Amino acid sequence: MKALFSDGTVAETNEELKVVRHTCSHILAQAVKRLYPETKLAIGPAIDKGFYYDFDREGGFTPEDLEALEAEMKKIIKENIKLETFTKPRAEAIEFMRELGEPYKVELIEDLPEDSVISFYRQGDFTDLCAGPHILYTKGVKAFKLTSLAGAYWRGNEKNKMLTRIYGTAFLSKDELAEYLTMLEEAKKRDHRKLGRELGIFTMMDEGPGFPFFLPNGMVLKNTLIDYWRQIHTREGYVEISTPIMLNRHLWETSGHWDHYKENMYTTVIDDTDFAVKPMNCPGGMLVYKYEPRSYRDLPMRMGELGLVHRHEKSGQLHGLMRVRCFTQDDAHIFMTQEQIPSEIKGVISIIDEVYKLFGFKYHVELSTRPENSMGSDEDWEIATKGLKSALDDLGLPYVVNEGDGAFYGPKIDFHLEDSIGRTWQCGTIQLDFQLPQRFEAEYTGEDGEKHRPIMIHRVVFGSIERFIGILIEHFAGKFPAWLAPVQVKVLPVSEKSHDYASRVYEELKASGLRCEIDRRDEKIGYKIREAQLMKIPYMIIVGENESANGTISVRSRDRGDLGSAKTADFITEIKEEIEKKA
RNA sequence: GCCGGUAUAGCUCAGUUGGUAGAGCAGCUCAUUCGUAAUGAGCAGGUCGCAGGUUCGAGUCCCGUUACCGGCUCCA
Repeated sequence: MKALFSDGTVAETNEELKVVRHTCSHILAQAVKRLYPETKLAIGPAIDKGFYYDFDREGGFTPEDLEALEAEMKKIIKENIKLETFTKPRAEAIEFMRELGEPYKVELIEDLPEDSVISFYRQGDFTDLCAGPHILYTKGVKAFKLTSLAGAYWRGNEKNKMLTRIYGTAFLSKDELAEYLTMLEEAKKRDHRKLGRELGIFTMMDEGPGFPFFLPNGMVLKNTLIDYWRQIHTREGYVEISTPIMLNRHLWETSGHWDHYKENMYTTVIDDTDFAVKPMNCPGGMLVYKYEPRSYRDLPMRMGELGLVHRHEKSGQLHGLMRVRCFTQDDAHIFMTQEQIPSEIKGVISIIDEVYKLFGFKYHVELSTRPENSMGSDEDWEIATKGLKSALDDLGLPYVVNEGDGAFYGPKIDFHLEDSIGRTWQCGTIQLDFQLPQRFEAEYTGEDGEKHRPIMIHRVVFGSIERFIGILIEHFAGKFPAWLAPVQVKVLPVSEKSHDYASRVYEELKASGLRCEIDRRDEKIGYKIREAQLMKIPYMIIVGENESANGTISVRSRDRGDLGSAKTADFITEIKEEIEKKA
């Protein structure tokens, strides 16, 4: 799998590593067949960070089985078995796998063309359907580890049987494997669910699965992001609206959500009428557009909305702030003429790029095309898809195409951010929509005095403020830059003797608009510093009798340690500059 | 939703083959008035996720259920 990034880099795929991992998956399958011969084999490819193999075995496997399998795999590697390839015509290959009692392999071969020649790999007592390539001897696998167990549907389809997937990884040397395992441990430490609780940002309660509670520090973060969002959107000519959280069934029937999205919507009845809690903001935005007659002079009309949407996501897929059941989209709908499509799309891409760069994120772009369950004419889909493509091409932005992955009302460009463990999260999206304006019969009066239908863009930059905060927590490991930090400065008096002076400093900092706290507890200074440090507060102001006597403060930076003494006013000027620059 | 796992104090975790719950940190009180990542002592804190069952007796065993964790599928 290749990932193209915004900065033009391509995630390198190390071919040698891939081959070793693939061979390692065969060694795993061989070990499974030796220890648990009744197991049926599915597939076992090399993946981004390792490999997996799917098995069908009554009762699956346990973590203890993994240990036994690792031991058996080591044995196989030590035996240094030669891997040999051979081929068979399709019919014979099917018969061969049938004799070996591998129904999944038979199914795989049956899907190949009639005249194909099927290749196999044999290593001692084990043979697998495989296109290769592989390393020559099992001893070539120098360092591997089985990492986890998981369920996985046969061929990735939830209608099929759930198999047991064993994940593992392999590297070219023991050192590289150890380095990778350490990296996983480090990633765990910055898990946003752990840091979210420790830093008082958010929490989840049993009473509302998937509905996050924002704590005081989290609200500061959220509001700061929103302030920034408003600032750049105002600059870019957006207006802001807010539409109701619940609207009646008629609206959702008009928009198509009642037919296409019902299983994800929360519904209720008010005065005998069906209502749905909005899963998207667009129908509400549409109503605002239609509220008064529009002229071509009003277009493009960029209408933003920080909309709280609710979606009934399946329980098993909730994940901290990354996947929730209610979230705030930094939405905007742009109404425009067909001629304005390219420039508007470019405008949105440029905002997204600006925002992601500010946080130092790497991202890659995907273009998703028409899905099966879609609305609208072939022609509209073609124009819309072409519009998105040409904008990306004009900007020279690299992208991959996901055929059939678009929204039911139009194609989309997705922006995927990479997190600390290398997972990617869909954040920004730009979706072009001809359907909604038609369904709602939206119009504008053209220069010619005739009624015309506007085209609509749906777009988000953060995607979901909640998810974006989750990603930020992991990205910064909780060490937010000063402009985002919930508490920017903490004043730490050395002892009670300096409380008065410390309080004056604290008041001065507060009056200057900084987010600050003071720690007046009867604890040693080392203890207070340790705690402020653990809360990842960017600046600590230490004041004792020396400072009190000289009218100064001692500044300690979270990242750079003791910075020595300064005048309060000078410190304020400096930190404000840092905040202003969003450094 | 599906497969597998977990659930003990605010947090991190002990709890032997079933015999009525324990530590560290946090909290509170007192002492201490301290100089750049943990001062000391004392106190308090739990119907062991919830609901059934087995048993003389269940945190421990069984069934159900809820939430969470790792994945699958789906997605902002």
